[in-house]
Amino acid sequence: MVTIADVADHAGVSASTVSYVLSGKRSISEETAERVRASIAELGYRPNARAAALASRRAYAIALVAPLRPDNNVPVIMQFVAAAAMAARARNHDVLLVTQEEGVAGLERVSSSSLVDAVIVMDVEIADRRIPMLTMLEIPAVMIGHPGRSQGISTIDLDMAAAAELAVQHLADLGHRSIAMLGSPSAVYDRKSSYAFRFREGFERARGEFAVEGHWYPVEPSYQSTREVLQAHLAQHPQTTGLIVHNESILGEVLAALADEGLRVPEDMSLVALCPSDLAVTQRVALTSIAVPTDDIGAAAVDMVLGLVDGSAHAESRLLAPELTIRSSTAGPRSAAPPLEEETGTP
Amino acid sequence: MVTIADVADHAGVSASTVSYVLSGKRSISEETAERVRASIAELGYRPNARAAALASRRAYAIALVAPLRPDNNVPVIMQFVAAAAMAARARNHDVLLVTQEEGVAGLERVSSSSLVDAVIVMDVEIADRRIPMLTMLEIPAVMIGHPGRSQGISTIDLDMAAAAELAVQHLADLGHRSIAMLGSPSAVYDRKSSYAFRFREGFERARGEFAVEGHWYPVEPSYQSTREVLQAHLAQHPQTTGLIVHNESILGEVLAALADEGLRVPEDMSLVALCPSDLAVTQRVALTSIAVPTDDIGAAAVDMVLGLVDGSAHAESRLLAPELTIRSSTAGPRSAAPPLEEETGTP
DNA sequence: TTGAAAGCGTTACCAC
DNA sequence: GTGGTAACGCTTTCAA
Repeated sequence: MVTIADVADHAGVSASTVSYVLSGKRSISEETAERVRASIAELGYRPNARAAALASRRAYAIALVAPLRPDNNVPVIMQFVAAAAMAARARNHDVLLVTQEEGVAGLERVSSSSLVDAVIVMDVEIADRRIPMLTMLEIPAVMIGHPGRSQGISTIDLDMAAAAELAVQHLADLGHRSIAMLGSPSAVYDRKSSYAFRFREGFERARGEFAVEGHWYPVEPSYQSTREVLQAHLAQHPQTTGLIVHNESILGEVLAALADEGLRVPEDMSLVALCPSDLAVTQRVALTSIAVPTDDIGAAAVDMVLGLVDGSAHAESRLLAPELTIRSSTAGPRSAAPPLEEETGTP
Repeated sequence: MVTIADVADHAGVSASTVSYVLSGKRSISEETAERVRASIAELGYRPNARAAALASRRAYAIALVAPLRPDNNVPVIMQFVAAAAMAARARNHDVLLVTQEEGVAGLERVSSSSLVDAVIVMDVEIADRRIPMLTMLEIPAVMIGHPGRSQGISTIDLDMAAAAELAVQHLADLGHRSIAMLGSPSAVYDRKSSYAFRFREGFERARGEFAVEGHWYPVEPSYQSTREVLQAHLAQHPQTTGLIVHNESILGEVLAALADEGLRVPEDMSLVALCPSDLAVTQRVALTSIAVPTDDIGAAAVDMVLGLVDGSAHAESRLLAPELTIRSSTAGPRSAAPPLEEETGTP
């Protein structure tokens, strides 16, 4: 292994000079700098990151705590991970992957062993047990999600409550008066995952606000569960003409189940999905959807946490405003009253 | 930050003694050990992993190079990542996530900067440009996949060619004489991704071996692409009664498209999938499938690479034998000739 | 069974 | 503008 001392010898300078040429933290005469660079190239010198981390007290790495369990929405999680990883690399940081299963212990471990400079925690719960731990950590943290009490920890997420309201509003504006929401698997609600919880809350609030009938159901990621839920609901509420789906893994199943019930989209049933845009456009019917901006959120999480690391930013909670894109899965109900005019206030 | 020196002072021993209590690399009297452990607990000491790595020349971390691009089969990738991460943690190693986009440069970087002790590379191509780099690395590597020439680098994967043959054999044994294979998106074949390439090779070989008519098609991950491919094939080859699907993201779409064509599974069309088992059982019809044992492969990759690190193992190529599980998506064709007897030889 | 001390390869402070 | 040299916090050899 070539060390900085080897380079220094070869270039006829001191180790510190080599270090400064590399870091640019002080001015070096162009002549020496050139000589040093030549030696680095000739010897094939690569700085040892561990030594640099030790000396500089900076690991140039962040931990990403990601839920890899199957009940989660895997593609979405993956998009977050990819976005965060690329954003981190763009800012010269590496990403240490910590599985959710490690829980509080994992956070404690990577932080207190100085392996990383900061942590990003995904899939936070409303009363996440990791939050107290995060506040005690000696390194900054950002949560992707929106817990009940963030206790001074930065958070970023799509405004799920607003997203649900927007979905309901869109359907209500089209004239739908009975709406069903197909949600995440029940385990997700049981553990009070913030994204699911907030969306459901928004849905419940919105049905009052927009004076529509609304029911919600957890759905497991299988065709069978999807169809059962749908059939059971329609048996009781045949008047339902609007569907909101907040579960990326069953989008295709919902469309298939509707077809099997003899219901056309959007003629018999309108459907709004909350999902990354690419999933919305690859279904058999292009779905009217509210985008989950995974790339923006992942990149912003990295920006926020590195801002905290270098002291250029303070803790904050960011909620991204939802945006609805109308595609081919929503229309007025067949016996539609003409769509309401742009009434945005409450009755 | 509490250091080993603080603990040593507090316990009235030397730093080396503390180190040895922790590592167990030499015997310590139970009395001192107990005193040291008490001090560690009292002071809340956590060893600094960077310093340990520097001194021991061992990072206790592995790099995982994962393709996070959307055209890949995201859930499957994620399962590999999860399995590898958990296996690594079980063996006290951390996982550094390197995106495929970093390519050769990423490999070079993590290895030569001594950030990790080993690398695992996923989604290798038949003539992967990273292989020469891997051979030059000063740290061990394992590839998940099976390139054309592994050049001394360890590899592990499901035996994709055998899997394809097994799928064809199963259908042929049931009496099907015309089979179509729906594969990965064309970009995957274009870049000669080894898993897709090998499976297709096996398919092509098997149709000769089992004397069946067989066609294959790349399929993009959308309902539309799936249905188009299916319709186009059936228009030309209405006699087809067997389908092999090697593309996890379109399993649901295939079943939906078949239904839309008025074809029942398995009465009109038998279907064998190559996918993780959990995906096979959550479809509207439980799919006869050959499992992609993501957990086994991920864990084995970690074992292999750590074996190389500690010198307890040598480079090797491992191919896992495929296993077929019969579920509800395969049966004999309606106008079935009685299934062929166990003829395994070539004509 | 234990301690002292020499690294590990950088960074960054203190001189010049 | 450049060099010397303490750290950084740990592991491991050498001595006792």
